Amino acid sequence: MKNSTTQATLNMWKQALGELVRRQGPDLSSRQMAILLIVYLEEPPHTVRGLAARLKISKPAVTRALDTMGKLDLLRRKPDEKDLRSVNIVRTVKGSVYLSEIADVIEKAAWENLG
Amino acid sequence: MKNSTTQATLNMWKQALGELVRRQGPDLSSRQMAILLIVYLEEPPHTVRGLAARLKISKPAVTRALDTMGKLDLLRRKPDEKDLRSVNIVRTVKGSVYLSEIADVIEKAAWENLG
DNA sequence: GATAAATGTTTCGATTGCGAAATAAGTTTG
DNA sequence: CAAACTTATTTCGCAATCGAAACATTTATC
Repeated sequence: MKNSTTQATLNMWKQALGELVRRQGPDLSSRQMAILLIVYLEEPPHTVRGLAARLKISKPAVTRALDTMGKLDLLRRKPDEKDLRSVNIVRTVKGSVYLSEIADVIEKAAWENLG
Repeated sequence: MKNSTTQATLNMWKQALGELVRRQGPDLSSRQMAILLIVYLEEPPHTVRGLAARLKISKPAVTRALDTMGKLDLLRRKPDEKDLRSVNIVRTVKGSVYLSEIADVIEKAAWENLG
């Protein structure tokens, strides 16, 4: 088929994704998850406009993702005090815990497949 | 924050997911992607019932995912000749190509983060 | 200080997805 | 062969999401 690295890579992804689906935790889309990861792994500040540009998606799409993940308390909107038009997206405890769990799942899959 | 392996793992996931979102290819959900990967990486035959059990999701959810990915020609239904109640899910050329591309993206992200 | 630009949200109409229950079609059991 | 079971799909009502355009608010420009 393909080379063995490719095979192992896809197996890793399959295993991690499969486990995440089976867990039936909050069912985030790829977009939502990508936003969440950027907010938690990259330097603040994070704005709607910035995230939209970063992922090449529309601003309303970001707004909706923030609504959904905000309800789940995975992140939070914090009005920017310098520029009242702008909103900063910040982390929450619950979001940190959630990402730690995700990391465990992926890490295990990576370990088993990529050695 | 957390240990550096966890950090690297999440960075890898972030990078891969970010790239997949930016590509604006077919926007598959986690469920759909998980199904696709199982079909391509595990031994046939694959049935609706089997996939549902494997991922702990409902059969209608699998049917819908197959509808969507079938329209995209990422996989195909093939009636089982031994048991006419059953349907086998089989691979397509387009699906193989698509997964190869996905693998490239993930592989690159893994290489850059997990060394 | 009026006008233009920037930021984020809301509205619009449409599509897609969900679980649960009902259904259609085929097979097994007694 | 009839009843029970199995497999997959369809239906139902509902919730989430989409892009595009319109909107409200705030800031920058002239």
